[in-house]
Amino acid sequence: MSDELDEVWKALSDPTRRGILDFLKPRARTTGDIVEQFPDLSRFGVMKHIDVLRDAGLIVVEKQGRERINHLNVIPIRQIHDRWVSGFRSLWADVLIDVGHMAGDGNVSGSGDAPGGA
Amino acid sequence: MSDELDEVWKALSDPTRRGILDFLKPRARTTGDIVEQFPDLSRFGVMKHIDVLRDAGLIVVEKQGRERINHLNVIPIRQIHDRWVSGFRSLWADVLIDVGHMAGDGNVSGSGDAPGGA
DNA sequence: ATAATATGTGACTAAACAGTAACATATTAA
DNA sequence: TTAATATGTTACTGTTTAGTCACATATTAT
Repeated sequence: MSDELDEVWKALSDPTRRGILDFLKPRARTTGDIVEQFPDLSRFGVMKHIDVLRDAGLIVVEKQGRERINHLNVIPIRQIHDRWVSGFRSLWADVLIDVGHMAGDGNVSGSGDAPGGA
Repeated sequence: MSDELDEVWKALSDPTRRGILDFLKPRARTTGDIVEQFPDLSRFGVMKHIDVLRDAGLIVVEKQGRERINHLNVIPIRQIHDRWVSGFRSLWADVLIDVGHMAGDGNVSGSGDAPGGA
C-alpha cells in the first residue's frame, strides 16, 4: 500500500498543523507570526510542525531578509481530495441524492445492505 | 486546536488503513477477508488497524454468527471534506481564475505557480 | 463432548513523534 | 564594531504508535 501522498496525510493528521494551514489561508505569514499564534507550544515545537508541513509540500518558504515567509500551497490538499476523498463522494452522494442528475457514474448499488449509520 | 474529527484524521493518516477503506468501498467484508488482503501484516496487525478505523467511526461492525462483517461508513470522510478540505477548494479555484482580491499585505505576488508537491 | 474456525485480548519490543532546553547562525540597526 | 531580532540546529526525554507472539473466547460442525 505505497502512497506517494503519505507524507501529506501524515502532515494533516495533526491538529496543530491543520491550524497552521488554516492560519495561512487568508495570507502568507512569517514564522514568528505563526509561533505567536500558538502560545501553548514552544517556538521550536511550532517550527518543527512547520518543517513537517514544508517537507510535505504544504508550505512554501520564501526568505525575505531575516524573515521567513510561509506560503500555503493547496496543491497537495487538492491531490488528496481528487485522488482519494472524491472517490468516496459517490457513496454519500448516492445516499442523499439517490437518483437524479448524475446518472452517469452509477456504481455502488451492489451492496444494498450497508447499515450507513455511525 | 481541539478537533473532534482528530481521530478520523489520525485513522486516515496510515496507508494500510486507507487501503482497508478502499477495499471496503465496493462491499462490506469479514475481518478474515481483510486480513487476507494484507499478507505483509500479521492478522493482529490488521485487526488493530481495523480497531482504529472502528473507533474513528469509519467502519461499522456487524456480527453475524462467528464472523464479523465490516461495513464502510463514509460519513466521517464526508465531514472531513465538508469541514476542512472544501474550505481550501476556493483557493485552488482562485489559482485557476486568478482574481485580484488579495489586497492587504501584497507580498504573495501571484504565486500561482506552486512548486507542485508529490 | 471434541475439533476446527473466526475473532478477541494482554504483554511486549522497536520505531516514530511531540515536545523542550540550550546553543548557533544570519540579518538589521546603531 | 555591538546589540537586538528572527530564524536554524543539536541533543535529549516522555509518549504514542506499529508491529509481533502467545493465549483466550465464541461459534459451528461432528
